[in-house]
Amino acid sequence: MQKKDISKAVINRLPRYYRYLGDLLEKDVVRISSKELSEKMKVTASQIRQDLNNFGGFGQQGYGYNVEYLHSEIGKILGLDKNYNIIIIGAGNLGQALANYVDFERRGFFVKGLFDVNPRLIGVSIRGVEVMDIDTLEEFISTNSVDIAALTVPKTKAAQLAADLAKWGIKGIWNFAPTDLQIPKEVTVENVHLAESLMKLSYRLSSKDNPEDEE
Amino acid sequence: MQKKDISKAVINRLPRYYRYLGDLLEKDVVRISSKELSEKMKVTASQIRQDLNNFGGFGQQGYGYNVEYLHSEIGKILGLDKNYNIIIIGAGNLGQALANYVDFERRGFFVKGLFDVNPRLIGVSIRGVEVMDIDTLEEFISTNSVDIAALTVPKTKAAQLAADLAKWGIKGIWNFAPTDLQIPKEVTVENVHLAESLMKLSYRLSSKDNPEDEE
DNA sequence: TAGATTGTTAATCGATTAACAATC
DNA sequence: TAGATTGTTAATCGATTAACAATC
Repeated sequence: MQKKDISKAVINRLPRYYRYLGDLLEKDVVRISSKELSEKMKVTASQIRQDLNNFGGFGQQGYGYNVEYLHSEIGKILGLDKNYNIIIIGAGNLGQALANYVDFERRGFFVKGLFDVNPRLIGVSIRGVEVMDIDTLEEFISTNSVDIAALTVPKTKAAQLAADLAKWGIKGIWNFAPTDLQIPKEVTVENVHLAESLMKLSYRLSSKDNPEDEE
Repeated sequence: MQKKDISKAVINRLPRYYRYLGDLLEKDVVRISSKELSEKMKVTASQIRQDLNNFGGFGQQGYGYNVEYLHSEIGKILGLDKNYNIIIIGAGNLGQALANYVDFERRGFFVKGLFDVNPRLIGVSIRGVEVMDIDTLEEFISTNSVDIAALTVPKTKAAQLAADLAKWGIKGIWNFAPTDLQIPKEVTVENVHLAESLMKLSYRLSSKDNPEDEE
């Protein structure tokens, strides 16, 4: 769709724009200028305009941006106009938390299957989806259309599973295991490394303790 | 400790260095050069050396870096040589997942309390910690030393809770609610926005569908 | 000593911000 | 029309990479 070479920094900001515009939409705000939005979001107006103009001119001189239109356009850029079938591999607390997160469905992400090795979990139903034996995973993938696999399994299991998923044709992996998956580049991996996030927090907490760091 | 003005990009990379060095340590690797490490991590050796030299010279010419020493030094930079008391506010699946994640404890993060509004959850014990009524939160904080509050509550509750936590003296918030908390700058907020992570994945999946994007 | 590899400076590259003409 | 605000180019700033002298 877009030309090419959108920088990673820009893509990282898009979901945040989308969220702010969604909030404005809920408050029935009709239009917003880059300046107003920049004040809310604590970024520069210049950055907002530059970011958006990577994808096209969504605004109008002298007016600003129509909130509903811009929200919908960014949604399209993010691929939220499509539906995605998700399976969750690892039905522990984290997997269940993802399965229960209703908002994902609102964005077009549908949980179609949950898998685990634990016999205690197999057969349990979460929001209408039954946890299946992980041994049935290959067959499930071959007979269902699965776009994304969320990996919420221990680190020790992640690498092999990711390799299998790639082999079985999964195109997107949402990886929660604390490891970098080495898989073919046609598979897109998005990592959520909770431990690293917590370490960043502790870094900032402990460097703040230091009085001379203030500015 | 360090001079000042470490860029955010550098800090974001530190936990990943720490993880790779921990893996090497487990494999009993004694020394590693920036070149070898750069190949494993798929970054440039230059970047590794630049990053580390923000904090001091940890290596030795002609030898490289001692894995154990560098691991421990990065741990100190990240504040992992200290212990942190954590409370988790919101004892749903996500809160429970965090409480159950044993690895955090290994890094010095100890879950001291779980809080919820749901009477069904109050009294339940998770890894030896009982879920308490959120009404007792203020008192708990005033009588216990709490460093970090993990916020795993719905978006609608997050803003007020964060304001209260700030008022009650909490210095670090690990925020899982899909919103940007507006709180005094002496409180450090680290966000985990799962919905935004998933949107980045769908962006990459849907832009990959486009053949002309290949290079 | 010779070889290897760091620490660090300089060069390049990319991302952010500023400025302003275009235009609604 | 006059005022406002975009889209876009140019200037600045910061981060990454390259290069190499220092040194183990």
